[in-house]
Amino acid sequence: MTRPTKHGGTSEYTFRDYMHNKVRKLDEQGQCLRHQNGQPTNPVPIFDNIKVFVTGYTQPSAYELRQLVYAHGGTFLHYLQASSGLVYIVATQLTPQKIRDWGQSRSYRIVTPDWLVQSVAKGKLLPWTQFQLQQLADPSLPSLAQAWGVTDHRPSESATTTADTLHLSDNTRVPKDPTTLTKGQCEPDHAHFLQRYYGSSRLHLLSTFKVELQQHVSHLLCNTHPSASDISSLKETLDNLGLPTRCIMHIDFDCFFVSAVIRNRPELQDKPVAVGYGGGKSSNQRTNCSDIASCNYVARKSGVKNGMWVTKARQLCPDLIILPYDFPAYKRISKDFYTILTKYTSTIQVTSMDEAIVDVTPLIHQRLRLKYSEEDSTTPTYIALTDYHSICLTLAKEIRRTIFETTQCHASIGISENIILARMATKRAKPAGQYYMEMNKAVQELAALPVRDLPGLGWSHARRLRSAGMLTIGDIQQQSLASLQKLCGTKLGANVYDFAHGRDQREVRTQMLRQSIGTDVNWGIRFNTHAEAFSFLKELCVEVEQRMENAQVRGRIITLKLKRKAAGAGEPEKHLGHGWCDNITKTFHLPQPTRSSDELYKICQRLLGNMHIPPGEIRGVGIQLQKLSGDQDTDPGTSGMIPISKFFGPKTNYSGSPDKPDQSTEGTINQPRTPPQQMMTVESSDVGSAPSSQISRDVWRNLPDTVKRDIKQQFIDAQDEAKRLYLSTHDENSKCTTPRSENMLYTGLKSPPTTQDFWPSPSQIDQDLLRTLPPNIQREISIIRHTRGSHGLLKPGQGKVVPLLPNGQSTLRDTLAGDVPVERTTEPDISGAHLHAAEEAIEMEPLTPYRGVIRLEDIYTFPLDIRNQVLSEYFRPRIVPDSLSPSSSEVTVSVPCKSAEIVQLPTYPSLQGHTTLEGQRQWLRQWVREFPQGAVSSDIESFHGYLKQLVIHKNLERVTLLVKYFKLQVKSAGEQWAPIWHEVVTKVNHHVLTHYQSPLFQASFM
DNA sequence: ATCCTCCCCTAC
DNA sequence: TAAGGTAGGGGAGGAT
Ligand SMILES: Nc1ccn([C@H]2C[C@H](O)[C@@H](COP(=O)(O)OP(=O)(O)OP(=O)(O)O)O2)c(=O)n1
Ligand SMILES: [Mg+2]
Repeated sequence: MTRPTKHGGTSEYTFRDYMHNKVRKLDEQGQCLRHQNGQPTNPVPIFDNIKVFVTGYTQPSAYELRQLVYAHGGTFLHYLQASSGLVYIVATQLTPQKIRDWGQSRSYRIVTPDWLVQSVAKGKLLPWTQFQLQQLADPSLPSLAQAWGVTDHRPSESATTTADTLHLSDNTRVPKDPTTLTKGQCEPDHAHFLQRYYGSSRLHLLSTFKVELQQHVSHLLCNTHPSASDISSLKETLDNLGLPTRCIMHIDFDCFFVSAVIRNRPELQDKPVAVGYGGGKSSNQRTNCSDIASCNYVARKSGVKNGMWVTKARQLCPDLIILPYDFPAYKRISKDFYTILTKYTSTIQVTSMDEAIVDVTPLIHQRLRLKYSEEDSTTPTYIALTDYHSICLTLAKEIRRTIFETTQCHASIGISENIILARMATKRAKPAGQYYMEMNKAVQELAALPVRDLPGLGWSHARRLRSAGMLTIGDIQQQSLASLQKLCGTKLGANVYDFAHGRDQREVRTQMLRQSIGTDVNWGIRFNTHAEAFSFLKELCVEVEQRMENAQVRGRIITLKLKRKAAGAGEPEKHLGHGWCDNITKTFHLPQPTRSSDELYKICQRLLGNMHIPPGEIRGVGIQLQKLSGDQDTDPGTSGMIPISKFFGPKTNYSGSPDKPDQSTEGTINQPRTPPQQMMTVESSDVGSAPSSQISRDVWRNLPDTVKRDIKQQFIDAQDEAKRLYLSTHDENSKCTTPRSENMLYTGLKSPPTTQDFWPSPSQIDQDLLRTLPPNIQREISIIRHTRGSHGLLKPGQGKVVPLLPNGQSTLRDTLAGDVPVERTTEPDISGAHLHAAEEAIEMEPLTPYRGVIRLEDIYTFPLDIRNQVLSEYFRPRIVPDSLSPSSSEVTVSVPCKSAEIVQLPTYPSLQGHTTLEGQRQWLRQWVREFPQGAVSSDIESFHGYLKQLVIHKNLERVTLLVKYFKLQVKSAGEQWAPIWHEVVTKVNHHVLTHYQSPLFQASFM
């Protein structure tokens, strides 16, 4: 029933795009290989004109295959590029996403490595069809021949009759008796559903392809030299003349999905056209609630809008022609689009498939210089505004022309000196035009536009503004900052205030590091049984595992998100839609970063089980992982085990207070808080070596009670719970056994059954409480809360107009408390219910006797502050007996204890012995203060080295905090510190860039 | 004050 | 038929 694990130890080896710097070397080697191997056996090489791309784990390895290909005259691609022509993709296993992406394209033929091996063995090129990857021959998938034989790329063309939806009314597929419905029986259906669903979802395409575009761009830009733009910068001249110092362009295809589809159909150009499903013959003409993804400008004249339901669009525009999607075309056009942009600038913000923001300042400056400096190369002192504008507009026309010539689709370009004005200008530029919006005309030009035209103001905020009498941007311009902040919140309010006046300081953001990864399905979810729900959940876990594998990350916090049919909600208007729902989420903190679908499933299974939702009421399921860390984190070479008993070890001579380690030692004669420089020698040897350490019972004893309690709690919550989950699910035999592993040591901690286990979060309890109420009261409460507009479920046009209350983000708790005149007195009741619900949960899932185990990595599961406090006790230099070498970096506390309890601790990176944020900040402050004339390079190196460690461990959070704090200190320090600051940040950015293909800090920050 | 957690909101 | 995904911003309110 469980499919074989696809990600065994060997599969860690994959070719990653980000290894591109190695790739060039490989290519050079490839050239050599060709020569070394001499003549191929045939006069005409076997793989002549054959392009091969190897992906994933293969046998023989990608390296060996490359040799084979080169030796026989083929081309070995290190990357898949849209323009490569026919490419043979060699793989033994493909992710569903890749099957979706590649399986539909005629440019790709997906084969097993055997094709290469056998061809060489036979001395001739064997028919590739005999080596077609079996995964693709799966009957649920479009056969390759089918996919390639069809001229129309419509995803619907490849539809089969099974697994359309999870609407399992078809009895032939699902046994009626729930007890006989094993996971194995419904799993394939769900896998196919997911596959098909994502393959057909435009929003999925939009979301996932963005990542690929970012990679595409950064890959293209990696090979370009950093532009020598600074040399030709005219910033000063322009500044003096009061001209804009930046040139930002917002480039956006006109009705993208439509343009791409009708580009070769001139007869449709002046007809109202939309793209979406629902254009089919058998589609319900009455209530067709399928979305219009995009409509052209002819259709818009009738009032049709993107995202509108087909029914409504047809009402507005009876002649509307609805064409199907062409996903492959969108992808190709999009990639070409971004490729073009990289020819003009390297400052590109990927907004979406059809939209980008670029900073073309350097190019504009270069052209200005060309125009204004006659023969000599002196910097001009005067530039006319009209010239400046015309140069910008000319460039925009140029870019637009290139885009059109390449893609046969029109894009429009808005230009200005900042992002918001460029965006607003685009609206004016459309369709098929360009427009420069000047700052000093912005207020006037924006005034008449509806508030919704400001980015960031969606339906919900527009409604609030409307109720405050604001309909247009002009209305917003009349408002004070404070009043806007009251309506929209501090940040958005401030933004809206500035944007309405055309002010915007934001930089064009190049690729940013991903903070979370997840999958949602909120369509087609109709479960009959729990088994179906769990089976589907398992599929989602597999999906999310594969996405994490692709991204080479693991996550530490897992969130299960469900949509549950709201009390009183009927079958939604939209076919198989989620309709009016309550959202329910549960999160779980994993003991260590993971991506294993099995582990994820064990958690999700339990989380879902504890929600106690009738399967028939589930309308949507999603899983996301947060606190991501790169794969480097789980380097087995550095990990060791800490027995938890260390906390209860024998007494030590250490007597400092661990609570506030840095303060506690301050002022004492032997205090370790030596000035930064003196710490260096000790510290530098610390990094990279593993100091042995023993930990005393006293350390534990001296921890403040609150910390002790929290640590215990943490163990109970995270370890005990997690391990129990791992071991007990679906396996009665393992339920009461204590896990043993070479890597694990007993904690010695009895796990007192506590009500902390399975305590749902307060917001969940509210849900649970609600469910216990009589249906009519449920309905009332639901109506109350939904009329508050708090869940974003009441969509425009779908619901009734409702009164607005100041805080639209009210939760049920707020609603209950706020609506009842007795104000907050309802709260204790809820708390009571809370307890009650918790007890119920425990009753349902009785605790089993369990002895916790902990791996070293688990220390990272402590709350940040506790973790740091505990670890700082390990590694902070402290007063040690004379017998111990003071010059040694080893932090050793003499502790007599059983040998089994002595463990080798890994190197834990520290900043001059400091592991707490507070300690490190203090060190930084002292460092900067004590050396007003600048720092010694060794100290800089120390700081930098530590930051580098953090980057490797992907603790970018700490990096950011430290760098920000450092910036603060540097600001108030002497001039000498500026270059130091710059050096550090530049280096850190470089590390982050090489590790994660994106910088951490924007240029403006530095 | 400053965090963390649990949501809602927004964009395409 | 239909395919309402996904990641980041940020606010409220509790913990520290
Ligand atoms: N609710 C929506 C909005 C957009 N899209 C898709 C289809 C659009 O073609 C594409 C780009 O979105 P835009 O907002 O740029 O809209 P268009 O490109 O269609 O029109 P225009 O940019 O000319 O206003 O995203 C979608 O599927 N569903
Ligand atoms: Mg567009």
